[in-house]
Amino acid sequence: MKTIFHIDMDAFFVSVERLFDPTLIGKPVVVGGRPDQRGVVSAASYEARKFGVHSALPLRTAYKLCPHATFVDGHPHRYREYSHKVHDVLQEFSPKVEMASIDEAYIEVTGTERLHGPPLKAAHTLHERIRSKTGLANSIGIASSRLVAKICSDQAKPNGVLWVLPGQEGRFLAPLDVRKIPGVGKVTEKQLHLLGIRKIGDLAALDERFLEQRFGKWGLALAGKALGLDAGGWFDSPVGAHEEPKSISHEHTFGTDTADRGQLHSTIARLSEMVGRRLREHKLFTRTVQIKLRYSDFSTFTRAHSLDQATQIDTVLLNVSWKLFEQNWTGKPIRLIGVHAGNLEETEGQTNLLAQEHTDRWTKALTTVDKLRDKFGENSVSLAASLKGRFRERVHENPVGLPGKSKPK
DNA sequence: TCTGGGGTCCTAGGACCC
DNA sequence: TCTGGGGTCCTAGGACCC
Repeated sequence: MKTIFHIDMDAFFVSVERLFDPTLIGKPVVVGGRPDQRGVVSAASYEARKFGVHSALPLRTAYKLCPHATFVDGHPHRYREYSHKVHDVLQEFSPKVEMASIDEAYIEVTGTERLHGPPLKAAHTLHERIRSKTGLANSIGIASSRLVAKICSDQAKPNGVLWVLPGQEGRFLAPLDVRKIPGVGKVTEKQLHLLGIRKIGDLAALDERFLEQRFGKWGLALAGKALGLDAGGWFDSPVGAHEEPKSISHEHTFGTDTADRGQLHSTIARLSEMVGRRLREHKLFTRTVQIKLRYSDFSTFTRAHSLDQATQIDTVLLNVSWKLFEQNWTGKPIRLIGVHAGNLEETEGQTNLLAQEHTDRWTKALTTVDKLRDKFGENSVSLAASLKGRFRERVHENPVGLPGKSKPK
């Protein structure tokens, strides 16, 4: 029998902002941007939640619900920094740690009783240690599976610790809404409601063959989850098995929709650079480049192209992205544009000598650029965008291939 | 309600191969 | 020419999570 903790930070972004600006304490706070901006709420303080404000709500709507809230811009670097601090505390507590997102983690503490005492005592120690070392409130769920631990920490909020004893999983889950199961969203919830299933207990009472017939593979996993099991996919994997990312992407929503080619091109160039940089950071190469377009009416399209040769070079990403864009853009104003790298590999694969030489030259230059950006800031160097003037010829002579013969500056 | 940005996983059709 | 059955890769879209 395993013992797993799920640690979830309470109103994480808001709590971090309050460390930097204590005047925000005790007030309704909305993190995400100015209320007149395009965007959604990233996090809302408990005081703001009382007015119906919650994450993913459009900022304008949040403002209507709670005009007296303080609206602040998010600071991703601060959140990453504090996420690392939390990680360090957890690491010290147990070697089997896995950050599930920026503000939540699983740790396995099976067999640490001699060190930390029984589960509930251990969790309280950890709970207090996180608070004292980071200044942040958190909640901890304790259970025999990741699934129940996660649902448990949610029930423990705010600032609580809750333990579901082994064997009591079904009883704990039964009265909860099906929506509490991670993976059951709006759509699945509605489908389940149509079948008269509202509580997890209703789900547990069903024949799993019925669910499989109705929902396929997902139905089978659902049947297991209703019983508190880590059924299917990611939940099933051991805590702490580090995994490389499967895709890297960046996207941008314009303040105002645009049909300006120059603006669209420089945005795609910037996004390509950001994706390329992250690929190099992870020492990964992409074989499939995808763009995403969203028009004013919110209709959204993706178009992908797979390369013969995996890459991590900004200009290759840009060439492919821009070509996909030109082939698919209707000419109507664009709301959002994105660049996505999938099919990630650890090597670039087979190359011929000549191509290899070009690639090496670019990689070397870009590594230097990455270092400059580390030192002088993200906007200090822009390689792809600076090629804008020469870009048209480049596309014709070398549609989706490697960089041209000229040396990068 | 006027809807961000970064991800994961699943489905489904068509190409292509044996 | 009426026409099988897998397996795998590619592409597009969608549900869902934080």
